[in-house]
Amino acid sequence: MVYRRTQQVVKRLAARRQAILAAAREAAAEGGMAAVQIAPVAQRAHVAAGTVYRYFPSKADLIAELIAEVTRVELQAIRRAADAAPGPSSALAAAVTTVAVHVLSHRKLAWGILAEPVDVDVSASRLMSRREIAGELELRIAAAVRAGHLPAQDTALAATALLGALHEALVGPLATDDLNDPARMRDAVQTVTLLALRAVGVMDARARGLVVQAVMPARTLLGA
Amino acid sequence: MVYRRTQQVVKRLAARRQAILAAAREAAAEGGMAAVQIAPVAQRAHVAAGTVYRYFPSKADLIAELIAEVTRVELQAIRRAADAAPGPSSALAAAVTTVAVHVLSHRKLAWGILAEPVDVDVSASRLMSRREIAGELELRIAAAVRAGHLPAQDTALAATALLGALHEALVGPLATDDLNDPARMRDAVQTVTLLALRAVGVMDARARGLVVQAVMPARTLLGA
DNA sequence: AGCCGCCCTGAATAGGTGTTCAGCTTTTTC
DNA sequence: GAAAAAGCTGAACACCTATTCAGGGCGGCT
Repeated sequence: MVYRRTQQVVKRLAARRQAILAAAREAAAEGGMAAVQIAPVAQRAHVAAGTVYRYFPSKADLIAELIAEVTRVELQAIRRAADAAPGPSSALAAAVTTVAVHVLSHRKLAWGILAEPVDVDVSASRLMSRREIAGELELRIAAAVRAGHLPAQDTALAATALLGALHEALVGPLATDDLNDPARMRDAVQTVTLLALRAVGVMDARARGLVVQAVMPARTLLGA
Repeated sequence: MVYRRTQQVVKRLAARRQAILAAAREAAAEGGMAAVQIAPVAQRAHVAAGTVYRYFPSKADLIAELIAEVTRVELQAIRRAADAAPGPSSALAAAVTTVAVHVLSHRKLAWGILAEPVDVDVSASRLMSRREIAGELELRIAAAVRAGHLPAQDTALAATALLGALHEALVGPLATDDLNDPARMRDAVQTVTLLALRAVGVMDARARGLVVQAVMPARTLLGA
């Protein structure tokens, strides 16, 4: 009498949920958040529109989860890169470069998640995403300050400003097509990283050295 | 037989057009672009919804003109501040500070014009606005480079990054209420200006001096 | 096999906002 | 003062999407 989900069904449900999320991510990557509409996403995930609502209470929840997922991956990447660096300054450079490279690699998606216009419902998720990533940058700035590599400063504001500089320079309305060229991408990443490091107080010469070091691990990602 | 607009009517039409634009600006300043809806704007301007369409072909056109107007004012302010500065570095500092102060003073409006989500129709206007303001910053950066005050660099990218840093730090989701306090506002403007100057290669010590100089003229605006 | 209930479907619903237009008011001209 | 044209009104329309729900079908239980 009692209906119980068999293991097989549980698996299928989970897979379907993932499919919907993936479809949403793809849509966002192709056309920005505006393209994340229930009907198209459902079609892409091979389910009916109504089915989406069996997995997510509302579109806002779907997007919130999408943002959270992308943010989680991003944070992991930043931490991995920074933790592998030999010192605080290198860690900061690595963190900045990581953000820059990721953002460049998934321009539209990043734009949608970080800046594109949306309903107020999702702004909270987006806010948290920004806060988390900025927070991660702040950690590295603070560590460098503690180590005496940087002058004392408002680390929170600095981290936010850095994030803004990265986004605007790499995904904002600027981002003309020439940023699709791997060589230009690397140039842009280097330039922006250099700006960021100098902004928080790294001396020009030292910053240039750090940039070269930081960009090396990202070489493959940048197709060089 | 031929109906001709009398001077009085011409005046009234112009006034009404301005009233509609002003209403749109107020709405944007209060609730962001999302609040710029035809019906509310019309009501605020004391006209009927349909009347708006006698002055602007569409909502997108109305917003485009709003953006253009605000941008024009902003550009003037930047130029005035920069041209009054004694040298290229000071001019750059003045330009950055001006943007920072303006953006802080009209947070919501700036957000709406520069970053808030909107339909694609207005994105072109917004793009141009950003380009123009970034271009103005770029001029000052390039001048400082030519004068030998800054290292050679990709001035366009630098200007864009600076603009992004300013926006994100001052109007972005960060902007908690504490930025409404005049003292904090001044601190934030100084901090961000300092970051910006260092980013493009001004040495820390010199940058601090420039910041103090640049913030002085803005004292009144910041209520100190 | 056969019943029961969950899951899925997709067309219909609902709500919100830009845009239109037939009728009314104001202004101009003679 | 009256006709004609322009301007204004605001309710109706149009469109776009998120969300719902009655009904079909498949999966799990005995």
